[in-house]
Amino acid sequence: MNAFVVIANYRIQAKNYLCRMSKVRVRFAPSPTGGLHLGGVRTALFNYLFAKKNDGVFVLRVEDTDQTRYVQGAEQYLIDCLEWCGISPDEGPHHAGEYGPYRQSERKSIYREYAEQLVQSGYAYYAFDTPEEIENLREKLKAQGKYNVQYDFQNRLEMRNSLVLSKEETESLLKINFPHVIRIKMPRNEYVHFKDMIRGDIEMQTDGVDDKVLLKADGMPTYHLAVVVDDYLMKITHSFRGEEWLPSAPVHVLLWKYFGWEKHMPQWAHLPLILKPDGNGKLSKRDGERLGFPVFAMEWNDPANGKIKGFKELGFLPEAFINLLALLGWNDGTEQEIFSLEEMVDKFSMDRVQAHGAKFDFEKAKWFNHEWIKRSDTEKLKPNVKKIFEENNITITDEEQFERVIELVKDRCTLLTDFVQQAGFFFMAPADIETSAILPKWNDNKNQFFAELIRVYLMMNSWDVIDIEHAFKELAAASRLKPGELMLPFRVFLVGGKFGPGVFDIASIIGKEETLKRITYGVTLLK
RNA sequence: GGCGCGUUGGUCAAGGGGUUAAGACGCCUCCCUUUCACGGAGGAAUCACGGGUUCGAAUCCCGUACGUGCUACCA
Repeated sequence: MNAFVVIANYRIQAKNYLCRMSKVRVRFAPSPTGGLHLGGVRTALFNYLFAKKNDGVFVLRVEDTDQTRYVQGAEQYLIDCLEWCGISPDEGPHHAGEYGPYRQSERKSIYREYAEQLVQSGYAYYAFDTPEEIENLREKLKAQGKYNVQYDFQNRLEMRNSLVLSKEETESLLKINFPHVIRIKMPRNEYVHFKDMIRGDIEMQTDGVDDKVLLKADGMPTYHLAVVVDDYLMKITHSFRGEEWLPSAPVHVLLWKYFGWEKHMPQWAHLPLILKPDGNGKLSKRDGERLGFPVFAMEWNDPANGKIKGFKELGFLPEAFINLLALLGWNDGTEQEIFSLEEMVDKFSMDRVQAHGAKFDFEKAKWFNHEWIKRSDTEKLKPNVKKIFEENNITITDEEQFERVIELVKDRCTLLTDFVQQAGFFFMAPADIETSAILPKWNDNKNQFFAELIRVYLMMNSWDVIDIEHAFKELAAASRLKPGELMLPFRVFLVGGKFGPGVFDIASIIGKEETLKRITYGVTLLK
């Protein structure tokens, strides 16, 4: 009996173990600045969707090795964005995980060790060239009319590196800590094949790629080394990144081979780029300002440009934001366009991701948000609207009235911020009355009508929409005036302009007292 | 310049040898609404070009053009 239990347990454990070994682990490794805008968030989203779809783990590894470009607070900002979008990582800051540390700066010694291993096995070498010497090389190549100005098989033997220096020379330079980098020795005239989940088989010749620096003079790894070492050590099974990485993919594939880790190489997918809506090129940070739409998920405090508003601040719902981002380059093959995160996880598949870039269209983006606002129930909208009201000094006194208002106006709001204009007047008399809209057709008869209307309303017992409307129209008929001509002034008195839901609905919600107050005030403005 | 990737209306796109080439955004017209929206009905607008293969090509192949990316001790 005991033996049976033991065996059973053992089997369960073995099964779990196998499951874990084959579990999908998708890694998101945003750059300190590049990972923060639309393209970066979409990459994160696709990574997340794929991981969740396959019941796997979404790993965030923070890229902070580029000291010159690293922006303070970028890491926290990114985590905040992911959280707002509802796609927080399972592993990585701040949810740690068992393959940490997840910050590259904290993994410095690891990279050095692996880079040196590559030198030992002859796949990489120390290069002691100074920046000036490299600049000279470029100048020389340019002067020769060569367009391919790169440090590669054609000229590496003319430079100062461990391939040409004697072992003793190299060692003595290393001993005095002479500034140096470790470069990969790209083979000449070889073809590298790999499979991309979106593009299929890709073949590239090694000659086109230079001897990439793997370890920088400051001891930090470049992306090329880090991505391979980290993915291996963190047991990553799928590596998705932007299309801009395709040309250097052979370096990474070769590195997996040189380390002897080929069996563990993740599957690659190079995601299409998000392009500028007007001209050419990929969407960049500056485009938002220039074209009048956000390129960040949330407000980003840019060291160079100051605070830049994001989709969140503009009044986007996170559900709409990830929805529009996902549909930019992916669809499920049906006509459905509105997806919740859960639905996307359910329907996502990498082979329905486009292979080409997509121009960002802000109009369509707003449409997504409009749809989400319309579909969201009041409970969901309440906290968001409340926050925006607070920012605009609009105080809500009656919770029930607030709910009624949201229900009444949500169809006409594209952005959450539209609630201010569409619903603010319910809680606060309009500051500006657009008298110019009614002044041209204003006359004594109308003036009298409203004076009479105040009297009639004052005497009413009920304050129902139907009664308000009925009384209004009855009085209009008695005064031989067309209701249509009177409703516009009435509207403007109540809300301040030519917008908003039905006038009688508004009157009913704001109450009798407030309605009369606004009419009275409005009439005085026209005298 | 070299190399990679791509190309269906203005934009996002479905479609993968035979379709009247879906749908959405935007635009226009009308209806509804005595505001503005929502909603409803309709409209204009597309297979980059040239060669093949085939009875037949948006679809497969080749070229060209165009776009885009890379060509850093940036990612």
